[in-house]
Parts: sequence; C-alpha cells; structure tokens
Amino acid sequence: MGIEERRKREKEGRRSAILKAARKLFFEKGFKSVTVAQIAKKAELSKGAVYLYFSSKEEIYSRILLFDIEKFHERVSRIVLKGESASKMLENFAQVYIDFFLADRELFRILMAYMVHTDHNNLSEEMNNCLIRSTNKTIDTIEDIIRQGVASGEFPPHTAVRQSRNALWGLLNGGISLHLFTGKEESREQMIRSTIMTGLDHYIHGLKENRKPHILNPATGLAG
Amino acid sequence: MGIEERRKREKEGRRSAILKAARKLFFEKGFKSVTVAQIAKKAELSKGAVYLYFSSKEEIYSRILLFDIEKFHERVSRIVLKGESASKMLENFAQVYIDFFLADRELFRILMAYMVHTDHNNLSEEMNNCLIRSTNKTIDTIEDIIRQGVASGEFPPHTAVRQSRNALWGLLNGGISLHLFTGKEESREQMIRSTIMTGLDHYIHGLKENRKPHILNPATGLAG
DNA sequence: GTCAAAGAATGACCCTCGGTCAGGACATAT
DNA sequence: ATATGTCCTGACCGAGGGTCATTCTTTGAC
Repeated sequence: MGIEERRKREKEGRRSAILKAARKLFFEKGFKSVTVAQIAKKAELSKGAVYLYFSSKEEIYSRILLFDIEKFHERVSRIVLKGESASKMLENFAQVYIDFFLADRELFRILMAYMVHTDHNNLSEEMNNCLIRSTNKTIDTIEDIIRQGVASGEFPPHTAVRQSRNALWGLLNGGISLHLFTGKEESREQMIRSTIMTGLDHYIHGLKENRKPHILNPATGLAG
Repeated sequence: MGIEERRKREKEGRRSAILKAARKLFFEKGFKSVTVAQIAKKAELSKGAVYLYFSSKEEIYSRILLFDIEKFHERVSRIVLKGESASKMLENFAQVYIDFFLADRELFRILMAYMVHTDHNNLSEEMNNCLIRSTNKTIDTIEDIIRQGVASGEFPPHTAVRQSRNALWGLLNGGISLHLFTGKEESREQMIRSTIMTGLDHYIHGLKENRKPHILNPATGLAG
C-alpha cells in the first residue's frame, strides 16, 4: 500500500513545486508577463505536465491568492478577537490588516486587481465563488465586531451596522491602496498606519457619539 | 489651405470613430475580450488602419480612461468649490464623486483596475505618467479643501492634512468599490451614498473635535 | 485630361502564448 | 516477458496583437 501513498506524495510535491515556481514569477513580473512555459521550466516540468495539475494559468494564480487569503484570515481570527472591547478589536483588526498587507504590497495589489477585474474567462464558477466568499470574510469580521459592540452597549443601539462596516472596510482598503500609488520608502508605512488608525479613531468616536447615519433624500440625493 | 484642414478633420474623425467603437466594446466586454479586429470592424476600418492612429490596444484603452478622468475633474472643479465651508465643500466633493461613479460603475471598476494593474507593458512612459498625474488630481483636490479649512479656522491648526486627505480618499474609494462587489439593485445606491456620507460626517466631526492624529510607536507599530 | 508624388488604407503575414493530445517512458502486476 | 497503468513530453493548434509590402485615393503641376 506504500506505493500508492508515495505516488500521492509525489503528486502533491509536484503540485507544490508548480505553485511555488508560479508564485515567485507572478509576484515578480505580474500575471500577464509570466508564461506557462516559464512556470513549467522553473518547476522542472514540461508545459503539458502543468496542465495535469491545473486546468489553466488563471487557476494557478487563483490558488495562490486563495492560499494567501486563507493565511490572512487565520491570522486575523487568532489575534483580533482578544480585544477587551469592540473598539479595541477594531483597532487590532486594522493593525493586523495593515501589517499583513504592508508586509506584502504586491499581494494586496494583486488581490485588489483580482477583485476588480472582470475578465475571469478561464475560471470555473466554483473557484470564482470560492474566492469571493473568502474575500467577504474580511467584511463579515468587521460586521461581527460592530455587532458585538452594539450588543455590549459600547455602540448605541441604533448603530447602522452595515453602513459602518462598509465605511470601515473602505477606510482600510483605501488607506492601503493609497500606499500602492505612493513611493516605497519605509517612511510611507508609518504614514499609512497613522492615516488608517486616525481614520478609525475618528470613525469610532463618531459612532460612539451617537451620530445618526445620514438619511438621504432620494429626490435630490442630498442629505436632508 | 482648406485641403489640409479637411484632412486633419477627417483624421480626427477616424480617431474619434475608433475611440467611440472601442469604448462601447471595452465597456461591454472588458479589455481582454475585445480584439483589435473587432474595434476596427466597428469603426469601419481595417486593423492596420487602427494602428495608424494608435500604437497599441492598450493605448486606445488608456486614451478612453484619460478622457473620462478629465471629464470628471471638469465636473468636480465646476461644482465643488461653491461650498461656503470646507465641510460643505468636502460634502459636495463626495456627492459629485458618488454621482459620477454610481452613474457608471463600469468606469470606476475600470479605473480602479487600471490603477492597480502592474502589466502596462505596451504603454509609453509618457502616457502612463499622464494617467497617474490625472488620477492624483482627485487626491490633490481633497488636500486643497482641507487646507482651506485649516486656513479659515474651521479645522484646527495642527490638522494632519496629508493623513486626513488619505483617509477621506480611502473612504470614498472604499465605499464605491464596495458597490462593485454587491448587487446592482437601485437600493444599494442609497446604501453606498449613506455609507460614504456618514463616514465623511464622522470623520469631519473627529477633525473638528481636534482629535490629534495617532502617533505610532515605531517599535511596536501600535498607537501609544 | 494625364501623371507622378504623397497620403491613407488594406489584409496577408509573423510571432507569441495558452491550451491539447498522440505517443513515449517508466513502474507495477501477472 | 508481457500487459497494464500512471505520468510526462513536446510538437502542434488556434487566437489574437502587431507589422508592412502593396494597393487605392487624392492632389496639384503640366
């Protein structure tokens, strides 16, 4: 019976080799610039073999992203929920978020690009849904924390959970994406951290102060 | 002398025809799915002719985006600066931003994708810079408004202009990008508007309340 | 009207690259 | 030794971006 197991191990090994090679190349040169032949060569396989393990170039890419997102969620769930208050948890969450993506700008850029992209022609419905669901976990976590805050009385009972969640998510992502468009210098990192944490602080302060969400006049689209 | 001018006009006409055809196709099917042959056909030209007017498929795309960004800035500068206070101007700005991009989700998605993308292989340095500069105008506008607020005493003198600018930009973009990942229903639009306007309100409130920006401890990365 | 020069447009062609598949190499089983 | 898998290979295909020799059109001098 050892033979079959060895085979399985070897197969898994090849799979990993492909992913490892692909990851390096993708993060170095971007999706489009990397050819499957290059991936194959780096993994010491033929092009055909790559297609024994993955059904398309895009699938390889997606698997890598999925892996990283999961890694992120794992880290979040380990750290975030130790806060003694909802505010503290949000702060922790932001901290983890920032740490994670500042450590790997490229990953954030890629995830963002992926989410925003429309051309997922070669990706199975299932794989696509998987990625979407995984991405949404981030948003759901924020929502959970806010809900806890409302439940514990830290945030007012009429808090607009969805809206707050959305705004905070925007704050986080916006802050980090800004990092992409400015220089790479170390000093920027402090700026980004500070931007997001200040924004968060302002927002939470607003929440606690019981400021009602804007209700917009549907006719004019203006607050009123 | 009329001949040369007529030629110029005709050339300009062809150019426009290509852009118009390309715009329709790109927004319908996405960058990758559209072929240059399709653009040529729709513009009633041969493929070769398209390359007389543009140097690459990517350049066509970029021209279209550039045009739209400029249109956006025009609208912003016309409306935003009529606010009687910095807060009001920020609100106006957000309103224009939301209107513009909710009216054309696809445009926002495309711009975002473009900014985040790394594979601009076929684009001239100059064209790329042009797009970056144009995109940055949005951020600069926010900064201007905040500066005015500080100058007029509406915001406290030690306001961290860059940070606030970044956070607000993040809030705006994050809010709208969220819209991309949720459904298309009308009702969502109100949600997005409300999310952003509330976030803005909270943030401005925080600003006015004189809350100092977080200074982060470089060692721990935590506020302190 | 004729014709040469300039300008504009064409589409056959080239090349790269994602993806396929007939066939080979090697291990295992009998 | 032979049969049966399993795994891998690389020549091949088709799609699509980009090129360029050729052809068509316009123009203005004679």
